[in-house]
Amino acid sequence: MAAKKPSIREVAAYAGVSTATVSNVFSGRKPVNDELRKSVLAAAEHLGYRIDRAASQLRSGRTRIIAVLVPDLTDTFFATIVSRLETQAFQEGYDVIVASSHDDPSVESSRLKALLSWRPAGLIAVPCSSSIPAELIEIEKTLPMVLVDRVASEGAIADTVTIDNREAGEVAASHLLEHGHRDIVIAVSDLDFPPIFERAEGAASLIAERTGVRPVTLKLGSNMEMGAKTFSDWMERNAPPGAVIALTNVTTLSVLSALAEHRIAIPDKTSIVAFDDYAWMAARNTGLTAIRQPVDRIAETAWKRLELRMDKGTEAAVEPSVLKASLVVRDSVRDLGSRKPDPVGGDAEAGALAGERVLAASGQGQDIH
Amino acid sequence: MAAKKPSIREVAAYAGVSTATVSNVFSGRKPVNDELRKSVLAAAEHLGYRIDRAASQLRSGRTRIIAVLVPDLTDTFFATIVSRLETQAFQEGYDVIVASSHDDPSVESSRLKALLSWRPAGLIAVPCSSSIPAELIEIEKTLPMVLVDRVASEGAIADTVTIDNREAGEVAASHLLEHGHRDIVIAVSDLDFPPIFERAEGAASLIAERTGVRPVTLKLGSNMEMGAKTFSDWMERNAPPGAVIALTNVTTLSVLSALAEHRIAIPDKTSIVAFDDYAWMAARNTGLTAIRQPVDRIAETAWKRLELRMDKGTEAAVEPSVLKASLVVRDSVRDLGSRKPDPVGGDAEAGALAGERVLAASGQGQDIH
DNA sequence: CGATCGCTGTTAAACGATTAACAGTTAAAC
DNA sequence: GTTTAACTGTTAATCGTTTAACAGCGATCG
Repeated sequence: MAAKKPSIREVAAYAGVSTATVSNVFSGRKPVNDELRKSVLAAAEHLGYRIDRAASQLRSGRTRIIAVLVPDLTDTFFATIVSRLETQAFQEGYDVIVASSHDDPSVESSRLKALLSWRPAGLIAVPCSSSIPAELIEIEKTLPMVLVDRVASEGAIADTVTIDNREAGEVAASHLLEHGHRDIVIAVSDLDFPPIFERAEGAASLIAERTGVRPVTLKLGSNMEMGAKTFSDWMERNAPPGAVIALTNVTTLSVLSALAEHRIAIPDKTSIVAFDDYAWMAARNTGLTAIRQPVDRIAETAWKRLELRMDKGTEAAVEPSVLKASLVVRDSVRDLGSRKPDPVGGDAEAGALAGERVLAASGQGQDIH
Repeated sequence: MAAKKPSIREVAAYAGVSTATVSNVFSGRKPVNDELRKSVLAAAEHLGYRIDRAASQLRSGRTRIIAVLVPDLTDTFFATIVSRLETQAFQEGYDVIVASSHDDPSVESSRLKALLSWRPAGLIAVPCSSSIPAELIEIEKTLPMVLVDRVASEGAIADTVTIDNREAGEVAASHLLEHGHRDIVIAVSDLDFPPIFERAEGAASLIAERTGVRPVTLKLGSNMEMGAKTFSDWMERNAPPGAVIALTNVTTLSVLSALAEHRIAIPDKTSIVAFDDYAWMAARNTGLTAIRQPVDRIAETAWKRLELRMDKGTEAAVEPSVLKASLVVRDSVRDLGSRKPDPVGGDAEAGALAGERVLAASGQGQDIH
């Protein structure tokens, strides 16, 4: 029955060649006569031989493992990234080992240690807070890695892939302002996350600039139920806002939930601009206007960058990739009389941003599952 | 400094002990004098030593890898399972390597091969179709494994974890029937998936039994947009149904999307019972009544079973675990005059089922993120 | 014609951990 | 006082690959 897993030696013996030849057949590092190759393949097939990655990796020092660390696999945003990475990696002959930090720095640290002991060929990580864990800094120069999403675009220690979060915040705010909204609340998860901070900053400062007052910012955390409670409580002490910008998919859920509980109609009573474009946002009667992050391109870019690093070594200068989000207009923003604001002239930079800001997209995203 | 990864030998030399002792310190297989242990730990710390899993695995034959295969990581249902498994596995000192088959049997097969070449300690798989891939059958007796969700509960080749899909379908149908609905459509993804088939069967046969006619079954596939199109087309040729049972989260989305497009009010015009309970279902004004699968318990049960197998070997008799889904009542089913139907007397089995069927749950699920 | 090269194949030494077998030391037992 | 047992530590073989070094053998070259 050949019950116990056969080794390369058995195959070699069965095919009447040396182990080196078998190895060459499978790795393709050296050419092998076609006849021999065939008999090796036949022998392998017959014995049910499969190469032992552990032995292979130990000897060669090379590894076909990509370590992926995310804060939470349950969040579709991260799950989608992992999914795309896994597909890409597999196509290039890598396997992916995942770990999730559950947004806890100490878990993150120990997961990282575990991942690193595989001596992976590369690492793609979404850190859980703004402070890069010590483990990463330590091995930064020896391991190809790229940091995604939850990173400050400034003093990065490695290649990064993010979206232009400040602009994304501005686009959301701008959309509301252009529809005549002034009473705007910004719902954030946690300002310690760099992308959230930047989105909030982008939105808040644009609103301040146009209206003269900084909007209220509500911290709802990363848990939907608790966020809904917080927002609900706030609405009981204050009037329901005319509009809210929800900077995260779970804050969006929190806000929606609280709004539903209070029977506040969208967009009649309060308008909403969501973040992260998911299928469920489009599927109901008043679809949600949202800022779509190009998840696929984020994953793709991260992979490309990692491949580059793995080829070229870790010496080359660190480079940040910044992608653009886009606005998907649906029905959740009420038009209070579209007084097109004067294009905030005078300031060249503002002009340029305003140009970028025309990011409206219409169709369904085929990239969103 | 200490650029190149140090081996156990360096640590041993630095601490002035043998490699065996270092190994014992880290594996804990044999006791080590406390003083020595400390100096070994210090040496390891100082040199930045981390055990090399490949070498460890090669030598010991044991491995701390759990292979996990799912059809699609992008689907929150599977992502949640993977996430829970990863957490559990990590707690027991295992690492998880994931692969997704993208619902394609040939991809599934090659991913499986890749996974197996790691010689994992265990495998948890959600097959993509009803036919178990040959790779699995082949290694069935040598590798602890458990099959989840997409498996027929009957002639399983390995331990399985599923929900009672037939009953789940019956509960959904029963809920509609009890609210006076007769014009019911069943929206399925793909009847080749055993759980879908069983849900459909459960619902359809109960409806047939109570109303005398078998309900229409619509196949919407696994892609939301295409499913929406299909359902939309169907509604143009027929009247919008009085109620629909959507047997999957993506069919739910398809149905909702088509309904929204046609501006059909829920539940005034058509009622809906969804499957899989996600946060977004509760967050809007008319929350969706849904059958909740106990995702967490599915994952937990799968893990427990796998642990058992890994301990006890693969000889013990195969055992299926069948969990119960529950009905979460919200606002998407209209009451057409609750004529409580006579408990379908005479049939003992039907009576028993009717008893089981009182599965209503009320609160939010804290297990749903 | 001898040297050189290209092409294929083999031999044998690693890779870094684990672990069976063994050995030294001290304490308890008889 | 010798035996036994309990601890704790070391030596060295070994896991299944990869790969540098080498070897055989036509063909090509000068």
